Amino acid sequence: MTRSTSTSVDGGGLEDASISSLIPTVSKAHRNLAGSLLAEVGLAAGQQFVLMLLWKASPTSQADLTRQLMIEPPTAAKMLARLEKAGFIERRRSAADGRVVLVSLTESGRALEAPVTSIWTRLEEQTTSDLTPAEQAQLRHLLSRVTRSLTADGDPGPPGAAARPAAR
Amino acid sequence: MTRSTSTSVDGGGLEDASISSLIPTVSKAHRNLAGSLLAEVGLAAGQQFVLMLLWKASPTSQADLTRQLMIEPPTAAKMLARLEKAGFIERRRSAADGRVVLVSLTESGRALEAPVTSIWTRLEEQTTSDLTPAEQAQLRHLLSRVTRSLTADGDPGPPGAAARPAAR
DNA sequence: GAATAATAGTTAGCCGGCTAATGCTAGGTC
DNA sequence: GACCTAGCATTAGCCGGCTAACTATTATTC
Repeated sequence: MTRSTSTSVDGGGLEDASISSLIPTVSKAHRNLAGSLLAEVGLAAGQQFVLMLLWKASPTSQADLTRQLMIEPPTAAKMLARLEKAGFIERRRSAADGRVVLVSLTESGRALEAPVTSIWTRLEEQTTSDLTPAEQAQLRHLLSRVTRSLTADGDPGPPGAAARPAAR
Repeated sequence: MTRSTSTSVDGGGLEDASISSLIPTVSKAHRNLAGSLLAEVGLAAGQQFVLMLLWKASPTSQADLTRQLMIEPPTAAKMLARLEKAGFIERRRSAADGRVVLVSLTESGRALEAPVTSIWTRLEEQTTSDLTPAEQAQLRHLLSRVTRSLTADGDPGPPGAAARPAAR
């Protein structure tokens, strides 16, 4: 019964895998657990983030949500369409600005706040169950720095290259 | 130009976000960078893992690949179908066992080893560019432990519960 | 005021991930 | 040999993520 079916592609251990292999692995595991917990209340794996933002500010424009979620507009549009179809949110065009769509919670959506908050706490607990508070802080710090390195698109400025305008 | 549009749902900082929020964030950033680098050779974001396994053992059964990649059979089937269509791999039924499909590299697939290895190295370098070697080892260790906590499905054994046989 | 630019959303289509349901092959058991 | 079980792979369909291309509205600029 070969234990631990090896990590993606590196050796078998897990410890000796590259960080580039560990990140997708831990992310998938985390997403799977989140998904199975959220299924209890009828949500799919990423939908809690939308609701969490709406619990803090109910009528929010779709563009604002898109920015805060750090996703692309089409991704947000599809997610919101599903959440609307599921009855957790409502969408209506703004009267003040005909371009913006305002997203607000329905009663069902509001009712999820307590259970989802509980699930989110449980998830965080299981995620960090093997870490001391100091290690958790360390991990947070390391992940933050890695995120910054990954989003600092490209080389940090080789003298001679005419500062590319950050794509797009 | 509002810097750092906030992390998913927690505060604005990044440092003070929950680990459950940081994991998806860092994973998305990592995947996006990987995808843009791999696009250079005509690969999509997860396909390098398949090829990496095949470079180590070219005719490999689909079931083996599925297990090593730690994904579900349908996911593997679709990925392999695309890789086959793209001309990087070939699939044929095993003569010895009519159930198994053997996956092998084509010349195009084999030709990707050098460039993808280079890309993979660059990706890892940018991922860890802000970390000392000690911090990298620390991060690897922490991520490994978190992965184990996340995959150790459910409670770690409340005395009295008759050790559930790992679900499914 | 008309032309242009910037913003906001949508649609189509692709990729990776999953579950549920189906089919097919190989191994056991009686 | 017939039956049942286990293992391998596929199809259909959903979810989150993306790019490219498009529409519609508001804001600028001349």
